[in-house]
Amino acid sequence: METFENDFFAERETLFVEVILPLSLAKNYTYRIPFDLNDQVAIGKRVVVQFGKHKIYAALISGISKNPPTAYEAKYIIDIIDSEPVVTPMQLKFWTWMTNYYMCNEGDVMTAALPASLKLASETILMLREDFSDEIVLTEKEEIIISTLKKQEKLTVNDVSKLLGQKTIYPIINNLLEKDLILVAEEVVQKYKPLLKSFILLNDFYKDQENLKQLFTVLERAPKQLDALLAYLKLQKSNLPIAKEQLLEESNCGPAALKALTDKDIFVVTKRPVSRLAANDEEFSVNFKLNDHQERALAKINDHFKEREVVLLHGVTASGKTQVYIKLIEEIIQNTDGQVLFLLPEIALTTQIVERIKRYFGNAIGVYHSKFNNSERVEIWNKVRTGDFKVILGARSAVFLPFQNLKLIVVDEEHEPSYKQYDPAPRYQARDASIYLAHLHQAKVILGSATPSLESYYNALQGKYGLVEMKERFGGVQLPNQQVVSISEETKKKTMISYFSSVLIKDIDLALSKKEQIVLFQNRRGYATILICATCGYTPKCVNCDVSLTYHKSSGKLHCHYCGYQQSSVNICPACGSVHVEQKGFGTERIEEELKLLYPEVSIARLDMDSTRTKNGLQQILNDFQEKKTDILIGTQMVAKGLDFDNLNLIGVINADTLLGYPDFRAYERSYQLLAQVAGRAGRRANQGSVCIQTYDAGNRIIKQVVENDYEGMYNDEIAEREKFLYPPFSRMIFLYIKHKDSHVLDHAALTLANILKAKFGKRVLGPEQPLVSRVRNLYIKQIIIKADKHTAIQKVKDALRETLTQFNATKEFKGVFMQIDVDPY
DNA sequence: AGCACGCCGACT
DNA sequence: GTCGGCGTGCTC
Repeated sequence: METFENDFFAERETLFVEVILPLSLAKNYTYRIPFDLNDQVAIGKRVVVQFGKHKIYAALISGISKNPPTAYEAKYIIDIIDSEPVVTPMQLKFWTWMTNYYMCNEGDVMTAALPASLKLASETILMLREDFSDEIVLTEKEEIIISTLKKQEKLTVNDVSKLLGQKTIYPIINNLLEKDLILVAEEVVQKYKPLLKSFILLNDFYKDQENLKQLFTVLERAPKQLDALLAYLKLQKSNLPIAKEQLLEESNCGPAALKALTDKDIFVVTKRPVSRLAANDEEFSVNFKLNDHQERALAKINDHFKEREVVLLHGVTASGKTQVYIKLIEEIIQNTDGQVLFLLPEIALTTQIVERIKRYFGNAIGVYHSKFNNSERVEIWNKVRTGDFKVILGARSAVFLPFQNLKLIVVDEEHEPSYKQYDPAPRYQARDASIYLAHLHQAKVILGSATPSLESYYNALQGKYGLVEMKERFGGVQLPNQQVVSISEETKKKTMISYFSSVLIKDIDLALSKKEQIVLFQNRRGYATILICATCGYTPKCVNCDVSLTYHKSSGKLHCHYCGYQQSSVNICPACGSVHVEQKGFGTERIEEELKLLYPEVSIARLDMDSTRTKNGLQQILNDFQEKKTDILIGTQMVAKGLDFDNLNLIGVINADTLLGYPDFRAYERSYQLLAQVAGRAGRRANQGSVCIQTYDAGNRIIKQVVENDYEGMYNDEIAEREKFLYPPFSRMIFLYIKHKDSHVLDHAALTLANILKAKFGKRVLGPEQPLVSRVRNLYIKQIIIKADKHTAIQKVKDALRETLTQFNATKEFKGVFMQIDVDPY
């Protein structure tokens, strides 16, 4: 009796759900559940909701409550999309943490976390009412809409806009709605469609041998169909489902014969979803042996894991870190049913390391990065959720996958800046986020690098992380012979030829004569060629951004690297009319050109953002190099990552100064990491490689430390600087960007805000300052920095900051001011 | 993020 | 007077 009563009430109880919308909104919204959907409600499922007047979205249930909201009447949800939650409670916890830590909105995190196909598209569809009356007088525009609807049944709001050639159409549509002529059908389109393949099955009737025999006689006069049947029977022996293409291939018949058989109900065609992910049949595991150093490192890591959650593996280039990772992963897979997340910088995912790891773990491995299309991503998402995938190789966004039983996270090249997302929000650091993620799952983290970030190394020395060092190079690979060439000296002696010192030229000649390959490194394409008037010093600038335009020879145009603005090049100075407009600076493109003049017979390629924009551009360039079609490869930072070529023995750094001179407190750390990494690419196998670093500042301590392979020296110098000036890891930083299209309004707003913040947080607030690029896409930008020492309770600062910003943005004067927060900007 | 509302200048 | 431009506020 009591049970009955409970059930009775449970059924009648009104439920309210809090949902996250895939929009950048400050708060979540509450909707009401119709009774008949009560028993389907669950956290982590998606619901269709109307938000605002016309838009509908797939929102995610983040909370269920029995209390109606007091301040407003909650709308009903339209429908529940999922039968099973697509997001796990653990993921929601992770989202909440990220929202708080990186000071963004939950909707931002949702947008970043879900593959696009799990976020639904909404198209408002207009249809003719069945009972509409012809007698009503219509305006011309209304008539157009109605007559079109008579012809094609459905129109979206967008279609109407195109049809009438105007944007403001809601009043017209509203009129038609009021006149009861049309109705609005909100149709949610599920974008993800599983890939369906046709499979052929013989009708059960012919399982009987007698019937089958008869069939043969029936088909005697249709040789093609008979052929198809024979092919089917042959394929059937493998006991695998038989795909349509397979059958067509096996037999000599065409689709017509198949169709005839299907029409006669002899064959049954079924459509089944198949995996879009390329099948990997090589399910073998290579049993390699670790060498003594690796064995010891592995034991030490496991030892540390007994007490600590995070271990930093500092292993010099070619020390064989990858094999150690593989053994660690193997242990997890064999001894538990847990999952492993292997994070790599985006660029490294297209290269050899993925192949290597795939080879060991076969089908249980998933690869997740931004170049995949949505359908593939949803598929990986689902296979992680069901636990089919045990190992995930992924770029930073892979931290959002719905892990079931995560046991280990490997962050390879943990110092890589590409683990940080800059734009849009959430501006998260995947390495740091993965440490929290591991904490949620009670999993372990291994951070690996040849040149750890100062933060991680500091944490390790402080005992927060375990530290394991591998100082021996694998298989006796020798360190490259590194030499530093002073550009200033060679300029004095007049031995520089264009950008190349006599030393570098000699090395290139030698390498070419030995048929060895060469990589030339020029750090940033941002230092590419700009135009400058030799008479008055005028330089063409972007009309939207505060940057000089760079000249691209391939297009013959001037480009802005920030907003993509292009204009034709100038021959005559617009400022003074002089014809002496010259090209200055040296980007990768310019170096390629100069080098071609010096070596007209040599094949030269370029690897940078411009040459790899197309989908397979990068892979193509790398393949050509691998196959020795290219002798010299010129590249930006990209060449430093993931390249591992046997025949590469000379690496030239065209100019190290642009790296060292970068105005950022991390410039030296970054320079060291980059140069060390570049150097590590030379001569990885039997040969000793050589590295030639050209610089104006040959005495620079970082250059010296790179050449001497002195990471500890670099660390000690840098950490002292950081401590002295209270930079991370001795402080936490929050960057605040303030943007407005009017520079005066911005100046005033930035100053006012800085003063408010200074009153609250004192000298922890710096600025407002002009950032490196002070105008992008027509918005002027100012920067305020909050630098909190270790004793400051950072969460309190964040809470207070959020409140201050909300208040500030609410004041009438500063309503149109945009603000962005970047926590731990790196 | 959209999208409506409302306020302004430029036209039939 | 209406059309369409853009600034501002709201969405459970």
